[in-house]
Amino acid sequence: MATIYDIAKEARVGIGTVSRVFNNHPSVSDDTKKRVLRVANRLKYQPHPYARGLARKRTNSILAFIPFFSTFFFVEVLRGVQAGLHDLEFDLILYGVNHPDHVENSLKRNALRGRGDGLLFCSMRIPDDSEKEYLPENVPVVLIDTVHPSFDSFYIDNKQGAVAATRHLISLGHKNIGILLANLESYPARQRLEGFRMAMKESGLPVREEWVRRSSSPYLDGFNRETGYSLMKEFLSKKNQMPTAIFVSSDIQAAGALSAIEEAGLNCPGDVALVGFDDIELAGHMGLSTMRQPMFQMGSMAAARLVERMKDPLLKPRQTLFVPELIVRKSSGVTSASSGPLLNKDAVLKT
Amino acid sequence: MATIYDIAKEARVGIGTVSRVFNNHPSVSDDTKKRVLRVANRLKYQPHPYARGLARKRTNSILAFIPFFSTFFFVEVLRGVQAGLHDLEFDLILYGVNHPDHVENSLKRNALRGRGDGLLFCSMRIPDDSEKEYLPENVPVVLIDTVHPSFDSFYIDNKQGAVAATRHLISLGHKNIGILLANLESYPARQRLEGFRMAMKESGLPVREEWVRRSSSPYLDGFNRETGYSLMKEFLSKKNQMPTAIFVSSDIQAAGALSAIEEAGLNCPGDVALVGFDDIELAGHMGLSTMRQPMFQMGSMAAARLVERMKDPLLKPRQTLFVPELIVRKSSGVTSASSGPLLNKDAVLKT
DNA sequence: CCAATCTTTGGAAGCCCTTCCACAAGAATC
DNA sequence: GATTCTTGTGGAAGGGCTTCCAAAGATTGG
Repeated sequence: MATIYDIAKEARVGIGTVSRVFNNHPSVSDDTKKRVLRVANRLKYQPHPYARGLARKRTNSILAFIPFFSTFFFVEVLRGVQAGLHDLEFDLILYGVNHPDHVENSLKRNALRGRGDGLLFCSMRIPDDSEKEYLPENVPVVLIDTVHPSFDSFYIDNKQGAVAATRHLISLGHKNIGILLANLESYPARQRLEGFRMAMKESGLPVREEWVRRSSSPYLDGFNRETGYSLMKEFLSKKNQMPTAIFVSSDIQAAGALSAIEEAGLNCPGDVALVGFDDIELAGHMGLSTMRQPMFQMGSMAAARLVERMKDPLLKPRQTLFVPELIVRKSSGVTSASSGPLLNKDAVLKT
Repeated sequence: MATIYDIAKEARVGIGTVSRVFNNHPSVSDDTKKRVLRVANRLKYQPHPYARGLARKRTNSILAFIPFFSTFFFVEVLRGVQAGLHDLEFDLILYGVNHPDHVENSLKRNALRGRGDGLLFCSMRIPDDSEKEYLPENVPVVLIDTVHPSFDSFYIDNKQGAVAATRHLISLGHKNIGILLANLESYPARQRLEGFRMAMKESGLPVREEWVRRSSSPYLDGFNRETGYSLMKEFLSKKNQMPTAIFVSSDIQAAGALSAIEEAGLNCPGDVALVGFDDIELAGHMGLSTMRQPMFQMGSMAAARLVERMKDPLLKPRQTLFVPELIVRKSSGVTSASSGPLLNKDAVLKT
């Protein structure tokens, strides 16, 4: 592998000049530049990123911490991040965190020392206090799908989303509405429940507590197909005490719920209407009405913001709240609903 | 940020000793070790990865090139990769390549010089000749979902998969069988067509060329929902000239095809039976019979192999061929089929 | 008690860059 | 023709580590 010295010798210039050529420094004559580039090309020279990083005190890479067990949501976010970084020549280093709460471990091990110029955390709680403990100093941090007052955050208004979903069901004439939840340990799950209650209250509808069914599954905080299936079975087991509509706290759970409904020989939306949350790919295929989260957009905006902040570290942290968009499909019982667009559109942005 | 010199001074030892402590070098007395660690802890010292990399001439990271437009397949592969790398303290640097053929660009820019200790290419054609041109020397390469004789490859036997899918339809008594293909530019697509022909031939069934429908969509090489939808429409347009069963070259296309069938007021498998390919998450929900690809396993095995190869660069490249597994669900018309397991099982491994 | 060996240690050299200072050579100014 | 600017250029220093060599102490054996 050729080094800068090889190039310098071969092109009969100093190492400084070679370096200047590769950094587009203005004060190199065209002649020299050409000569250096020719030699460099011939010897297939590329500056060594680590040596560069060491000398420049920057790494040119950004670190993304992402719960790695998961599917559509994070791919979309990642795609967004990648897009936001597009041609900026940043490397994207991926840390798959197996549990949202394992951040600290990962951080401790990895991020403390000049490994990245910027940090991106996706869907993981940042403990209020440990913030200073483990985060490297002077490295900008941007949060996706969580909030923390000290950092730029791009997140979803789960409460308003739930309100909108519930209102949608109410507007279709339903009065007996239940909610199928995930594990209440999960913050989004709690928010969605709260939104549900709010919407019911504002319409003067009672919330029957036996129709508030939550999971205790630790797997994905209950946001998985199985909980949808089994909680739906619980609903179905009291046939004459069933709500006519259910707000399901995630699409993947709704998928499970639909299986249960079908198995019971019932029909959605005829016997029970459903609205989900997320708008994963599956939702379109299932004809599931749902609240769309702007995953790609969150990713790309977060990346863009991170870059911005890397340029100007003094920017005040800013919280950006996305309001999910209602996507109406078959499952909520609207008659001539389309199956929804195939591509994500932008979501509504609120501040 | 504390450096090794700070620690050395504070602990009243030489920098060499500090370095030895952090590299678990045996010849450090327990006393010294403890002292150094205490100081390091207090000062929150972490060795600088780039300085390390520079000195050791290794980067401790592996580079993964992955088509980034996509969904289930690659998430699973990535999960596998991550799992295969598990606690080996390697960084995973992700290069989202927008088109499988853009590898060279990415490579040229990124990988040439000591950026990674190992390379992972997913689903992208490695041009036979450029192999030496752009790949860094002495850096091990492992291929996922492609083959190249010079590199370790983990890939799928598309032809046998197609044979199995077709045989399945034949075994159910179908004689009029069609195939709904992707873009024939794609190597997997061609292989699947070949397998289809093979299976038909071995059973003495004719292949009617008007029942070999292929896409010309450039988007994802035709492996997308729209092509499934529109090609299925073509089939449906000649109602009395329809095959009774169709092998669809990917699940996502099958999803489109199912919509078309439903729209036409027909029923699958009653009017036309379908078998897909991939076993994406959706397939289970749609009740689609399909050929399962061991995505997670390919990822993890590839990562493991890469690590192995990094330890011993002299290993001979080895090609590992996976034979997809037939998953029988409703869409092929078997009566009492389950909706398939919720979790991926291992696939059959051949050599 | 001395030579031989082993254990532990310090620190220079080297990894490959960027950046800054110094300086040469020509151009512009008076 | 002497002075000041400009434009290009060389290369030392520095970034933070690993590794190797030399050496100091400790231990062993005869």
